[in-house]
Amino acid sequence: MTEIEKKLENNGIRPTAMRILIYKFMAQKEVAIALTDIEDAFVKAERTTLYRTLKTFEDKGIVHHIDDGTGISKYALCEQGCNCELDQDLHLHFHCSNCDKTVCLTDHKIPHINLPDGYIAEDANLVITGICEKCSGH
Amino acid sequence: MTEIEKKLENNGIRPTAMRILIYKFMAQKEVAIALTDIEDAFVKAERTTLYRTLKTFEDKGIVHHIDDGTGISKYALCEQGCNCELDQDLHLHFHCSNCDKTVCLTDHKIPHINLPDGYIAEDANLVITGICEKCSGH
DNA sequence: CATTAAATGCACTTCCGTTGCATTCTTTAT
DNA sequence: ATAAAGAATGCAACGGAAGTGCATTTAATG
Ligand SMILES: [Mn+2]
Ligand SMILES: [Mn+2]
Ligand SMILES: [Zn+2]
Ligand SMILES: [Zn+2]
Repeated sequence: MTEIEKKLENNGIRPTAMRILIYKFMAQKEVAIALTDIEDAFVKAERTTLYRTLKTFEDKGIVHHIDDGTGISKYALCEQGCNCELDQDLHLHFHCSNCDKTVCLTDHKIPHINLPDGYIAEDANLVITGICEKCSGH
Repeated sequence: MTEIEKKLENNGIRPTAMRILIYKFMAQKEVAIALTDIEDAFVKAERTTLYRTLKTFEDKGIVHHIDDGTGISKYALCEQGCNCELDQDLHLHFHCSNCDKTVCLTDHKIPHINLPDGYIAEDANLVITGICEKCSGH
């Protein structure tokens, strides 16, 4: 049993062939993944299966959903120790307006905000748009 | 000529009856407005007209677009001195998970974030989700 | 009044996410 | 090993919301 299979089973996910492939695919990418990205990479697979795989990964807590403001849902593997299910891993996300890629900046947590009286914060989403390191010529 | 008509003309918007009504509607609301909200309020009007009115308002800089993460675009009148066209009025937005309303917190600017080397910020969107003052019992 | 431009109304499209249900595969119990 | 149960997959269709094309109406101008 491989590392990935263990990882999946440990999180209550049956390690089917498709799921292992998708996990590998996401692990090798350093950017957030859209459903269409996986579709393009696995042309033989059904859109729905891929969709539900992402959903399962998310439900089981090994992937987090990213809303980068493009209107297209992105997903990324959770880092070790990520508590995103508890809305406690509030790192920010960066979306490049040039290459259209979105990345997790896991080291950059969303700063605490003092809200007006009566407002209770439960979750936060911060997306910075601009030019990524690759597009800016680093 | 009313205040509103002046406001519209000053921003290069022909003050038609519909536009004046929509402007009034938005001005009297203290929350961000979705297209469907206006649709419901003006059942006799065409969706497209309302849609394009919002777009015109936005293009001319008297309204700013809000992406609160619900997947439904919201709009709010710009405050005096709002430079949102220049991405320089980066106040945050609050979305209530109870009443589903979104408000501008115009006094709460998005804090400056130090990005990793090579990243260039151009815009930012910060949405806090939680319970609003009305729903929390203030 | 005639001419021109802008705003509106209606129909239709696109995009993405989502669901229902039949089928296939995998696990578990007999 | 076989049968039964449960989960995953494949296929088809739906849904909401944003957006577009074009004909028609309304307003502005001379
Ligand atoms: Mn992330
Ligand atoms: Mn606002
Ligand atoms: Zn880039
Ligand atoms: Zn509320």
